[in-house]
Amino acid sequence: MNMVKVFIVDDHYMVIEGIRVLLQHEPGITFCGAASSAESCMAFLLTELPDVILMDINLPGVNGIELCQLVRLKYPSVFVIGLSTFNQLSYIRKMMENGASGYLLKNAGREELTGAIIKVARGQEFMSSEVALILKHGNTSLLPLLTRREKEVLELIVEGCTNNEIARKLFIGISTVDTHRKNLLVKLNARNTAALVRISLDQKLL
Amino acid sequence: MNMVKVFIVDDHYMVIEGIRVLLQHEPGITFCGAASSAESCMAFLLTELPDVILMDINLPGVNGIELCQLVRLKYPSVFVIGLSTFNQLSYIRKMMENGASGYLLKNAGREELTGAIIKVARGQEFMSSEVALILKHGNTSLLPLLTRREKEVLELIVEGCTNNEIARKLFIGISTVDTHRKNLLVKLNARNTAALVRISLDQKLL
DNA sequence: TTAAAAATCACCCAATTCAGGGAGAAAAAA
DNA sequence: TTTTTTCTCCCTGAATTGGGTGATTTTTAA
Repeated sequence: MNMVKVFIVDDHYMVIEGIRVLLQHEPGITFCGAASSAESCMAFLLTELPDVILMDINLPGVNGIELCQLVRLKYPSVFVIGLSTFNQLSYIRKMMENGASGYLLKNAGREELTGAIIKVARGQEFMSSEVALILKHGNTSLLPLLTRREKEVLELIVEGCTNNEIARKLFIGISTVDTHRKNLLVKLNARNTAALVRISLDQKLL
Repeated sequence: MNMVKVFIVDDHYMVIEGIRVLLQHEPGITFCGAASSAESCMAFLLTELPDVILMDINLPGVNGIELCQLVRLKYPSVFVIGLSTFNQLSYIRKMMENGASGYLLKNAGREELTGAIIKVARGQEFMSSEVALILKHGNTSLLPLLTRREKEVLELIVEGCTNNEIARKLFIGISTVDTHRKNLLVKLNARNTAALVRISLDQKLL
């Protein structure tokens, strides 16, 4: 079997080094390069195509989700594994929806990392047990559970929409939006909109 | 000269590995261990005291700022270097106020990392040029400049205070708070409180 | 299939915020 | 010292939010 060529996109030098070292002596896997921005990643892909890209979600400028989509559209043979921190599980779904084949937390160990790479290189999906569990039940369990609708409303509130605008965007009545809003305040234990926004951004539960 | 013993606290295995490797062949520096939580860090310190701790600000449970304070109070001989991502500059000040001797971004390279460790181990302070610049001028310069008072008001708004509460806390009139609030909306180009909070958190300009 | 949860909408009322204006005193910069 | 900026305060009125209560329908889970 051929060697799996792995490329890393992460804006943290230390993380790149960490991964590179973890993969160093792994049979069947070669490290073929790294980039710290979406631009340099795309530039690299013009010269060489890896089998798997380990891609951080938080990149300066273009975020990982858009980059993932872009890469998958242009180079369907390149598989992407999302990388992120524990408290950003919210983005996992979006990453998967945009063509990622797997998702790893940055605290993953060597076995999990190599296992994920090998599996994804074969065209399969990989999901760490931790992530899979949370994806199933939708949240970090410590955080109050928000319903689908409540999340949508919250998202629009955070974007600065008034109840009126939210109602129009979601095709529901203003009073309904108001009810969701009140439930959000209770569930997130917020005193007002400001606190609501701060809490939801802090916890990244969008 | 003695070897500088370095300990790492970070909840991301990959970061720990990355740092460990960067320090591996560095003369004068030895890696003496790592922890992924505040608890296990404190437990380690009972058995052995490093010279320098590289400490991530984002830890599960107890955050790095509190841990830093705790460590410095109990073990004044141990110096702490804060670690974080670029978009969390807001916490740098707090970290330094709580006894950290330096601050590094996670995308720091080998030279910067070792330089910081050596300098801090001697009892000096270290600040990467990037961080120092931004600390000086308080913001990322792209952002509209807020006055001292406006920042105070904004901070309280983000914490969920009403104008009334803010007025009492700052010993000024409600109308004054209101004026500041309006100016904040204009300066940050926000439509309402929600947008104001999101923008200020996004840009970390507290 | 039945029970529980979520989504929908309505009403009232108080509190707060938003938008517009003006205006004087204090502090900082020129 | 003069000018500019910041900080202070007030007014009016519209819009939005916050708190409480209650009810119907739809969806989901047991």
